[in-house]
Amino acid sequence: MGRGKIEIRRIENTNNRQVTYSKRRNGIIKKAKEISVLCDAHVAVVIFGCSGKMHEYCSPKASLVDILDQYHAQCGKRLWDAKHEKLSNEIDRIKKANDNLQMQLRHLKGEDVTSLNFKDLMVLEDVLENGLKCIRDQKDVAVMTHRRNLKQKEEVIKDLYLYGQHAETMMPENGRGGDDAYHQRVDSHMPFAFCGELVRPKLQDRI
Amino acid sequence: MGRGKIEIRRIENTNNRQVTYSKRRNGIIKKAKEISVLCDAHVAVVIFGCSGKMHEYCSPKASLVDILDQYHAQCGKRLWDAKHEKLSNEIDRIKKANDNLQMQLRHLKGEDVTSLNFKDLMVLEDVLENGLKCIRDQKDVAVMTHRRNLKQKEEVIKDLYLYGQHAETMMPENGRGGDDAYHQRVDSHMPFAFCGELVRPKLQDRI
DNA sequence: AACTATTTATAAGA
DNA sequence: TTCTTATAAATAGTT
Repeated sequence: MGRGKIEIRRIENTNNRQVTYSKRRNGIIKKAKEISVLCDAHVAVVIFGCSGKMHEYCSPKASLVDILDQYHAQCGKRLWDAKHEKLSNEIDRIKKANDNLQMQLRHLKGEDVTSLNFKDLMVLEDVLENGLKCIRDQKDVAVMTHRRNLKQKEEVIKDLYLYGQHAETMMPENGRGGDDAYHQRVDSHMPFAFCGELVRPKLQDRI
Repeated sequence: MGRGKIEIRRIENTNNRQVTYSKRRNGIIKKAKEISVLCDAHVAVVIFGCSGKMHEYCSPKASLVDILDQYHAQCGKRLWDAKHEKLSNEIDRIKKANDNLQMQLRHLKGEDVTSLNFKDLMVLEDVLENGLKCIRDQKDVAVMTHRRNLKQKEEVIKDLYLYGQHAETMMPENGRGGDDAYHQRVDSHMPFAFCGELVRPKLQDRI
């Protein structure tokens, strides 16, 4: 198109080549923009002229990275260097580990067990019985600790009461303040919160 | 260019959009070929239509990877860094999920329970009791299935025996072969392998 | 860079 | 999808 028809072969005159390059490069990028708008297409164009200078176009929304990701997904060719390959492999590895963990969890919760053989079921039973035993022991420990703390608290209160009978006339204003502070300290040593909000997310929500 | 001028805005008619896409895609790729020949340029074009199908052009000599390497060299690490960051973030995310799962597993197995509060312990106990119930039910099912299969097997053997009394003189060579084949078939129907090697990895090794 | 004669791309229709 | 063709757009050569 132009004053005369040209053959599609390398333009030998450097200046002409440079001018044609510049004009046609703009043409291609304009066309790329147009098709992306008209047809909702994702387009990436990268051009290097013989001078080595680069020009690129990438349709809006998607970044060049996104488009190359799509490219990668679709044709499977290796675009990424060894480092990225490593990272991808690690992701695959961890995802598999994750799936495995989830299956174990389901089995321990008694889900998806129809596919298990008898030996597996016995092993699971052992694990669960053992877990249950540990949990119950820990509950006992917690109850005991709580009782001990309650008893200590009672004794402290008794002491304070006795002390109060002596001290009441000496410093009537300070008695209650000291008592409150002590209560707080004892609460913070308790192994579990019987009163007040739980800070941790509830286990039900996490399992 | 064409019978009428068009505005550069998304073509709403799906069919027209598809036709235009196809024509213009060819046009862009033709132009890319031409500029690469005329001006000795390196060009890469990647296009995804809204259907998601990909088309690409890459000037001869260089591969797309080469061109992206040049791109990389010229505009710095932007492309790769972005990709790298994405992957790293995903790894972090999955690792966290993994840690969470592992902690859940340890708790269900009765490990690391000293940090749990009483409420958590009660929830865990419930989950474990429920899991145990499911596993034991499943064991019962397995035992029942096994008994049923054994009984069937016995009846078949009895039938074969009775049949054998009739047939022994007719075909003395084939009697045992038929019996063995039947045993194998019955074994493969059993819900779990009481005899022979387990094909699945042992649950102990997987937990 | 701007201009224009021509070639080329393509929108609409078949 | 492919072909046709009138017309818009791109651009080669020129200024």
